[in-house]
Amino acid sequence: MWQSLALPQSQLCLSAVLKCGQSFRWMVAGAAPNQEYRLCLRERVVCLKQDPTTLFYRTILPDPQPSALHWPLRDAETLIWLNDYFQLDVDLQTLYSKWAARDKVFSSIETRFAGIRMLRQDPFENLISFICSSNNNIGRITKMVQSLCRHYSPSLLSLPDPVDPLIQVQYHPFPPPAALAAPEVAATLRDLGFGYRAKYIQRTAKMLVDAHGSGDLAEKFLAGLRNATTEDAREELLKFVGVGRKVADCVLLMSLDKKEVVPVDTHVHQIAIKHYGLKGSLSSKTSMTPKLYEEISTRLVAVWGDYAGWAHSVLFTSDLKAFSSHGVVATEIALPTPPPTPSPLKRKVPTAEATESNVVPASPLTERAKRRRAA
DNA sequence: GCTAGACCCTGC
DNA sequence: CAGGGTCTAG
Repeated sequence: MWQSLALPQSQLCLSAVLKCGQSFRWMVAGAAPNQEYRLCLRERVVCLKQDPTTLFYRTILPDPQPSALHWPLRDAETLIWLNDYFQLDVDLQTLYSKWAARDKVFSSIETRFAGIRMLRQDPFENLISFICSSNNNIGRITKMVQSLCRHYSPSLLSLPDPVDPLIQVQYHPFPPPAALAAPEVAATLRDLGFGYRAKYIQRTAKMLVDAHGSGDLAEKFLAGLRNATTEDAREELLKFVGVGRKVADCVLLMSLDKKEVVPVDTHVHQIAIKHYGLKGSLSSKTSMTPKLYEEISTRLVAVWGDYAGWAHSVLFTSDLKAFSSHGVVATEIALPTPPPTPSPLKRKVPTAEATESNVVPASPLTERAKRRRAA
């Protein structure tokens, strides 16, 4: 049943990575120390748990169960998925060392927050989840995403709750774009408590379906952005509704392989002010202008290097309390390379118009869309 | 281009 | 009254 994979917690800490606001769909089962995590994929549920040296995984499939002979294959598929999802070919120890060498703030928390790595998520799920994240908290985002799955994706299978085996828990995959594109979805989501984000989700799903059909081409398109440059992929994401710079950057980092991207939210802003000498106030909220966003993001990339987005995730997950409780004083960081930022680099004007594969037809451009296209 | 307000809902 | 922002109007 359970398979094992040698993997120290310094390479992956499930409790820190799975419930810190990267993915909002992992179910936690069991008590604190040795708990189990479950995620429902399109055709299987993946279960995980770990001890200090080993990652344990098992696959659960809907009925009818495959014959005993097929289980090794199913587990092999799950292992392939694990390597991809957790990006296990990336050595986290090496990255931590590099960040620590470049950054005093980082070196002071290095050992206390090991095993925090970037997941490689499904782009559509990632996009919709982070449209939900605007002006919101992790608890509610989690409820919203689960509600979305419950209402718009049929249950794949059900399992007894490990805590109370008398209760059956349903496992739903994340719904595809076509399931969310119908106009009435907006009203339903609003009733479900999504607030003003309801229409963003429906409209974004509809844009994808209109442009790529109701098959899996829409998801293929999003996944295809992994091969685009960061700038081009960001430009595509910003065309969707409810997607601003921060949400776009989260998707770039968490599902489109743009490891250097540092999303800037209020929390990161506070970290930047407190520990990296960025301007702003710790008490009063200074508004996040596009210019300030760019400054913060660029600065942090200069500090952390090409895996800056991953480093950002470690600090974000660590939480500010960890810093203050250990007397790490805010200091100016000696930058390895003083951010030369030679005044706004001449942004290359998009010479080629949108290509066949990425153009979103119909739906007259809103003022905002025109603006964004022009930029 | 850049700055305010509004926006759904929940927890402190 | 702010929370992992974005949209729309001036």
